[in-house]
Amino acid sequence: MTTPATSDGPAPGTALARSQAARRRRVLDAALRLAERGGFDAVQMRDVATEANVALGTVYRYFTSKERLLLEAMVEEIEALAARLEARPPVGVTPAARVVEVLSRGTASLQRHPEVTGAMVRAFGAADEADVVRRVGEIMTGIITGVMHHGPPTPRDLAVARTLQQVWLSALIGWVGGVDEPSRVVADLETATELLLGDGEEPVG
Amino acid sequence: MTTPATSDGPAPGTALARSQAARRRRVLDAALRLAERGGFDAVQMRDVATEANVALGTVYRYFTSKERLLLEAMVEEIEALAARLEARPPVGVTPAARVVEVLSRGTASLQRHPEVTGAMVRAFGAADEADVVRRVGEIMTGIITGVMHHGPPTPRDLAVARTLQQVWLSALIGWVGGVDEPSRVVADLETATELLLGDGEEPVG
DNA sequence: GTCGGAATCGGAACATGTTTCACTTTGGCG
DNA sequence: CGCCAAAGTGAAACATGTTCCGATTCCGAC
Repeated sequence: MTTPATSDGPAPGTALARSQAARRRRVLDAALRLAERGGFDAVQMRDVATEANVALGTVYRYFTSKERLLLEAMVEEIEALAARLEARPPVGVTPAARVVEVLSRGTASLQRHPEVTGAMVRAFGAADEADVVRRVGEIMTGIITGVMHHGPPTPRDLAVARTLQQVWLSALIGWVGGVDEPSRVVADLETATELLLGDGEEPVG
Repeated sequence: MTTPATSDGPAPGTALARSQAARRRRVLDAALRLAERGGFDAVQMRDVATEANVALGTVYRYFTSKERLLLEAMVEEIEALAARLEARPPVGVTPAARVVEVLSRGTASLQRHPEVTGAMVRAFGAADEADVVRRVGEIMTGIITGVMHHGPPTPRDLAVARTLQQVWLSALIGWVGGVDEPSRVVADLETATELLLGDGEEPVG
């Protein structure tokens, strides 16, 4: 155990830290580039290493498995997504409208790079990556709670948000697995939001 | 393309059909046996073949991939589950109570063999197995709609059931992935059911 | 500037899912 | 009964994730 795998790296700002951060970035970028066309299967660790100008062993020093690599990429992507959503908040007047808006925009963003999202979602089943998986879920949940009210979320808000996040994940799995149409993801989220936060519009049918 | 992979096999009842059904069963049983202790990783195709007294190529003739093998096993397990639930229906007086009961019993059943369930759930991310994955989802949804009312389910029932099924899947993934405690699965399902079918009991907190 | 240890490299080795192939067995059928 | 196409066998070959290891390079402390 030296630096990348565990936490406390070298003093931040040093040359070492910088070159390592750069390496890590190159690896992540290479993975994303490969995922972009070809999805999960196209992200082959040897290719990632080559594209990142790094030895295969180095890839594994930074990311303990292919799945972790993809999941960490997902954390980044979804954090960026959360930031964009925060920068340009939804405009709906009811919580339900805002939630739907934020989920739709998030989903649209993910669906813009289907192969990449597919690769990431496929990594979700991984064993031994609980921490990253948890982080992804938390960010997703945070995206939702963030737009429900002004103040801090109530317990009920948290429950609703968690439920929606679970629907989101399952719907994404259904989509990338080819079980459902892409549009089904947003449709499911609208339905669920309606059921959970019923905004007084017409009922389901 | 001969028999096992595609549908229309040999005339049912013939010796061929019987020996093939037996082989298929042996393979499934071998997979379950291996999954029982060791989960996904312990289900190694060579071992499955050996334990089933079958050549490796034969395993692949019946199941196009390891994931499909596990997913088909899951279909069986969950069909059996649905049958048991139907044989001894839930006794709750409200739809919400019955739904919670059925989901709890189903989850308990799955959690009784954690490694097996883990192996199956991990197979969910598979690509190119959309049909089996869809079937699993449908059965899960059917389990839920089956206990909501007497008559056929309304569109709203279907929407609620789908949502709950999605929560169920995500919660199972969280559990087998080590993200959440086992008890969290039922807890999430109770919360979601409460939110979706609010049975008039005290609210979430 | 030199030294020591950590990080990286290159590449082989290993593990396991999947495919292939030549050969043998089997079961339906004329 | 005897034929033959389909099914099954055994084993090797392949593809790719993961691990290992000796040689090399790099960084930071002195």
